[in-house]
Amino acid sequence: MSEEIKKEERSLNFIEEIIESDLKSGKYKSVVTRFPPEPNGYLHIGHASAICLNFGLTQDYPGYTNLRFDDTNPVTEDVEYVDSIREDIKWLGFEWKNEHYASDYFGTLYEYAVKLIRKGLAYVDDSSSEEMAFMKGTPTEPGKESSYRSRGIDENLELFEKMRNGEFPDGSRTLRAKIDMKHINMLMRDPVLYRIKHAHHHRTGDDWCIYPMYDFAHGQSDSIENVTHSICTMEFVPHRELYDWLIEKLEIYPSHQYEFARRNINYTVTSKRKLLQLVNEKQVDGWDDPRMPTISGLRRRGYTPESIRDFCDRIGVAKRENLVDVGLLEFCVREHLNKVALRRMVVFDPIKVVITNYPVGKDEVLHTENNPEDKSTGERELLFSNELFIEKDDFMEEPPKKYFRLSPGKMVRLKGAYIIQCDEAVKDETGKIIQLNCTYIPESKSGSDTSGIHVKGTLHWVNAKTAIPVEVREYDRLFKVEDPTDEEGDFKDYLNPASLNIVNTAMAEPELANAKFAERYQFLRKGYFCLDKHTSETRMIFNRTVTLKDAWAKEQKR
RNA sequence: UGACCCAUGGUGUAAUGGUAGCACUACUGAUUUUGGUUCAGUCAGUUAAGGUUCGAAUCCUUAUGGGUCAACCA
Repeated sequence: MSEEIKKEERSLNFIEEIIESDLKSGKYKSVVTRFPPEPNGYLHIGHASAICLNFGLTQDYPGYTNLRFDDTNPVTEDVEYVDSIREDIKWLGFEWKNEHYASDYFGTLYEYAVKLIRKGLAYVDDSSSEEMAFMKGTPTEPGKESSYRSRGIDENLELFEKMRNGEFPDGSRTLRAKIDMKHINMLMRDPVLYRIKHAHHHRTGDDWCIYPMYDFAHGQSDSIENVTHSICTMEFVPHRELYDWLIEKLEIYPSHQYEFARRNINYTVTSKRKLLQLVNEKQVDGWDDPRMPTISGLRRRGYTPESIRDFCDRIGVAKRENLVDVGLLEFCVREHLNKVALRRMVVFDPIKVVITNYPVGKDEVLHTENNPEDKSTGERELLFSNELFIEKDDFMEEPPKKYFRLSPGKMVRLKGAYIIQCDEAVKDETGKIIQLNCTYIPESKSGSDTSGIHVKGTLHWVNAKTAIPVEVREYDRLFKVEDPTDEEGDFKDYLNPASLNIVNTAMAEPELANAKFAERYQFLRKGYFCLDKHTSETRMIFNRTVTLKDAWAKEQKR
């Protein structure tokens, strides 16, 4: 019975179905996938989907996954990106079997190109890129053949070798596949295979001055690595025909390409070009700015690998256009952090509370749980005395209906401590409330309450004497609109000017002085937080990962 | 005025010719020393029109809508 239920719960995505069918039919005994980033930017949440898919497949089925850097364009690529990509994948919790680089195959790829020339299936074209573009036709009009298309094999061989030897300047010639200039698929209209770029490559240095195009590197690398299922996004669907054609003509291992729809998330952008722009134009504090949808940004923000993997699982894999609600990502991280975050109290915007019936100078040690969801995390000490801070927002002189917090004559519990009653709001000469005079109920001590008093509100607080100042950074969505790329004008016009709010007035309970970078915290009633990398000896900075769900804020909006 | 891909609640995703389900969101209520958590419940969907069939979200046709393709980027 339980097995039956399990079977029902586990529904396969279309790629898993293909794999199960291939395994069942005996087409493959095991599967080989690869994650093929180009090292020209940092990985983002969209890549996380592809990573979880490719690596997840070989966790569920026999086989393995390679990491392969698609580094065929030296002018945009850099080792900085290689390093960050490796780090991000590891952090997400995945291990690759082999680490490869398309650039490792440059020699083989060159041989493949020669083979194609010998078969009369590739030629050197002296046309300029403008001429080529002009002769390529349009989606509705056929292209025209280049006059260089009929060059003899020997001449092509010789010219290609000269290209390789650096005898021609950038852009002067290309190697093209000889397919069909009238093909309905534009990619089959004699696609460029090699171009001349006298550029320094991050791995091969100055060994090469010709570099293969994506279409002449990706599928071939898949083939060299015996990748069985080469998974990419939908925009590569038209490339599949060329992918298959090249493998067939080269007579190499037949990898197969399968496409799924990239995952889009609202209120952000996931395009390396746009993210790079935000970084270069200093709209954000680098690739790992906590507002960025990059893996490193999410990490700095306090997201956990578990929550990101869970998110990827939940949104699934399909072929249709989509715009996933970022609220789901937030749900996933709240769910995980609720289980693991240590509870602490931090008052962001303090107002002083004086307990008038509590002895001046007396200190009392109280105990409260570190995490009610995980008793194994034990308890910590709180120091109670007559002067405390609470949140300004937690007091209202004239409260609206359903306000459970403090107001004149009303009682609330201070978390882990006593019930207090507000007797007087002390104001300065301008009428601003500067202090609350309260009395506490001695019998209401947390854990041994015999007062019989029931209060609806419980507030977080800190001891005025021992609290430590900390900086808190609150983040909101980076963009004001759901899909910035779908709006008129520049996407940057839709940046949310309030995406970062720095709180300089926060006072934290002293326990937080021991905060660790690896630890996650829930500031009671405020949200989940973690230490930011800019924290120094003299200043602790906390990033807000996500707020807590806030039923009261919702109530107020009505 | 081409080719290709796609179309299920607000969002994401299942149902593989046989009871349209799950999750998020929203909304009720219960519990609660976090207006958190937890628990119970409610609202809400097959783009349209034909056809095949005992039976269609599923197969066929057409329409509609969305996406992709004219980089010496990947």
